Formats: sequence, C-alpha cells, structure tokens
Amino acid sequence: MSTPAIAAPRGTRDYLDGDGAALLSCIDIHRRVSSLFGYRHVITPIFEAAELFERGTGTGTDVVEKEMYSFTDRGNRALALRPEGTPGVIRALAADPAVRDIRPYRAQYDGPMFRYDRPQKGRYREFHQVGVEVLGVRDPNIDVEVLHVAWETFSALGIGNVDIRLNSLGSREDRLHYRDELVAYYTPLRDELCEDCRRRLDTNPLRLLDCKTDARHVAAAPILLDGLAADTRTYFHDVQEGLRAEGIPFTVDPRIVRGLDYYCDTTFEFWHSSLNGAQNALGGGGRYDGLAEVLGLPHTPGVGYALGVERLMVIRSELEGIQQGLSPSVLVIALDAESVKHARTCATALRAASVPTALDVAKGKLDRKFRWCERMGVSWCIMCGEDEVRDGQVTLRNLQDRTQERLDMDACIARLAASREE
RNA sequence: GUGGCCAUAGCUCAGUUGGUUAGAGUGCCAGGUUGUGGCCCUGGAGGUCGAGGGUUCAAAUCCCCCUGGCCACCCCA
Repeated sequence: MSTPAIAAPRGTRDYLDGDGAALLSCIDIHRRVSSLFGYRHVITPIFEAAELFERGTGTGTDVVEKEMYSFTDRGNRALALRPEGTPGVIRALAADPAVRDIRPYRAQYDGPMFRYDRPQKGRYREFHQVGVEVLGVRDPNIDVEVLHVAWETFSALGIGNVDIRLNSLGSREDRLHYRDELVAYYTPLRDELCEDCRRRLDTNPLRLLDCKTDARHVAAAPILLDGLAADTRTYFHDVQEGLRAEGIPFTVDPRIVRGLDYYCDTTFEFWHSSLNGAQNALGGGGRYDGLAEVLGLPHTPGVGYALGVERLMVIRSELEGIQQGLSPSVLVIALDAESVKHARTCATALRAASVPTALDVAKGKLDRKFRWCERMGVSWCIMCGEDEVRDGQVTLRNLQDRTQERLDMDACIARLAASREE
C-alpha cells in the first residue's frame, strides 16, 4: 500500500475494451482498402537512426527539433523513436535491391509514432498512423490514386464531409525562389507583424502564410502557385483534372505548405469540420521526389499520405451506428462440475462454426453470469446442466428478449451462425 | 515550450466563514430466491480527498510546489 502505483506516461493511453476494438477497426479498414488498390504491407522499425529523420524530415522542422524522442542505446548509437512513417519506409524500400526497381511500388503501413508534444484530445505523445507510399514513379495519375485510396478509406470508415485541401509547392527551385519573394514582401512590413511572424520571417518564411492575426498581410502576399515553372504548373493541373475525373472533391489552398522539409509539387491535407481549429488535420501528405537522395539512396520519386488514427476515432465516436468490433457473441455456461465436458464440446463446435464463444465453467450465480453478458455485449447464452447432458442437448437463451429453448447442438449452431449474418 | 480551467468511492458528483467519524446517487459483493438477470428488501466491501511540503489548536477546504487531465497557443496526426 505504501508504494505509489505506476501510471501510464504522460501523453500515452491504454486502449481497453471498446477502445482497443475501435483502434483496430480503423487500422483494419485501412489495410483492407489499400490492399484492394494493390498496396503491399511494409513493416519497419519503431526506432531508427536519429539521422534518418534529421536528414529526411529536416532539422529545421519542429518535429525533429523540438518533438523527437532521441536517445543513445548501450552501444552509443544515436537513435530516435519514429515521429512519422515515411522516411523509414523510403529507407527500407529504396535501398532494397529486390524491390527498388519495381516501379511503381505500392506500400502501406500502420503503427505507433512518437512526438514529444503537449497532449490534448486527439493529440498524444504516442499515437497511431495509417498511410501509403508509392515509389519509383513521378506521374500525376499516381498522385490522384493516392488521394483516391485516402478517399475510399474515409468512405469505408463512415466519415463523410472530408475537405481535401490541395496545393503545389513546385520544384525545390520554385520553392526557394518563392521563399525569397516572401521575405522580400514581408521584410518592409516587419514592424507591423505579430511576434510569431517576426520569428517566422527569420526561421521559416513559408509558415508566415499560416498566421491568423495578420490575415490582411497574408491576403496580399505573393502566391506560390503564380510563380511555378511551366512544367510543374502543368503537373498540378493534371492532378486536378485527374481528381475531377475520379469524382473526388477538393479545394485548392495556396497556404498548405506542410511542416516537413521533403515535400515538392503536390501537397495536401485532410480537414474535417468536427476537429477544432483550422490547423487540426485528419492527415496529410504529398510528393517527395528528393527524399531518397537526401538519405543517400538512389533517386526515387514518391508520393504518399498519413492519417492520424486517434483523429479518425474522434470523428467516428461522434457518429452513430458504427460497429466497434466483435466481443464474444455467445457465453457457454456449465451449471455444475459434471457438465463441464459437455460445455467444452459445445464451445469448441461453435468456434469451429466461426461463432465467437466464451466459456464459463466457474462457480457462481447464474444471474451474475447473465449480467456479465450484458456488460460485455454478449447477446446469447448456452446453458449446460444435468438435464442437457442427459438428453445431449443445450439450452439456448436469448438475453435480449429473455426467451430460451432446448435444442440439439447442431440446431443451436445453425441458429447462431444464421443470427450472426443478419 | 507559453497561458487558462480542473483533480473527493469503480462512475457522476455534494461537502457551509477551515471544526473533530468525508457523504449521496449509481455500480460492485453477499443474502432474501438450490438452474434464470430489469422491481423490492436487508447487510457488506470500497477513500493515502492526485503527490509532497507549508500555515493553523484544527486543512478535502488557505498557500507553495510537483504530477496528471482538458482548453487555447506553438506545431502537427
């Protein structure tokens, strides 16, 4: 009693009971949808060389500079818990001789990510992402396909009204040129800017466009899209045409610049009205043709997205009628010690017929067992006692309408299997 | 990393200007009822009042600090 209990670390959470099912349900749906589009599972380490993110994600980004879980192991290696999935997936795929020349290579992934940030609802230090990457091909139709997979995932999750915000950052040269333009525009205005913006002007000028307080300056600022070279402009145009042809709605938003260094050309975010704040996104992504080279790997163009599972869950929890996974749908109860064997046989047969079945052979009052079922969402009970063993039958009770009947085992199984399909 | 609100039973919450044994509802357990749960009755368990320190004769209550949650920033998923 004197030792204090150990709590879960700040910003982490336990997924118990229905929450665990809800998390897995989102991940399962994304796996199913992306598999339908031909995306192969890629599983990469949860920790990587810290340098992978310093070079890939970028040392100038908050994600790497302020939020990364970096540490050295007992062999004095500089490692980091992954703050995002893309660099690891690119490292694995672009380096592997068996797959790096398969073009395009469609990859899907999911799992925990880590960022040292101040926790809030829908924002944790350990959180989960699902995502895809397509490597090896630079083609607007691939960008469209990636957005299509995301769109189908939202649909399969039952999440409607997703707002796709689309932008193009152009080539690296376009972006550097635009950066200079922005600095030239903002520098004379320095004294009129808010404190944050003065800082951004020095550190990350693209972020000036995110400012809410200096909206009038943002409105008059030069627009990146206007300065794009002809071929990148055509590329962006083709992406938009492709989305229209696919019937995927989107909004072009020149302020979508993304927080990671490696993006070029197409970038996008997924917004939803029930998440607070304009900066709170369901997910995002874009094209990163230069990333592999920055990591010292052969040139490998790519495009992908990542979605925050906890944010998908926030939205889904506000929807009605979403089935949050399966609990056992039947409890088999042995009413006395002599009936345990009969109950076991019955449970085994039900599982063989794919009916989720829990077995209760413990002592205790029947009414407690019924209430246990109620709390667990179990809707059927099978009772085996002296009479049932004698007749080779079971008693099947419907816990919702409180009716029950004596049946042969085969009839009982057929009954339950049929009721599950409704 | 900055600012604001908050923390009492498993859950939802009372708790008077600081006052002696911290309550209610609900849930849980046992019995009334030997193999049948929604109502009723009886009894029971369950609290370091988030942690630590301070003020005081006396702290759930006032002060400090820490931890954690939520909200708004920063930023992102």
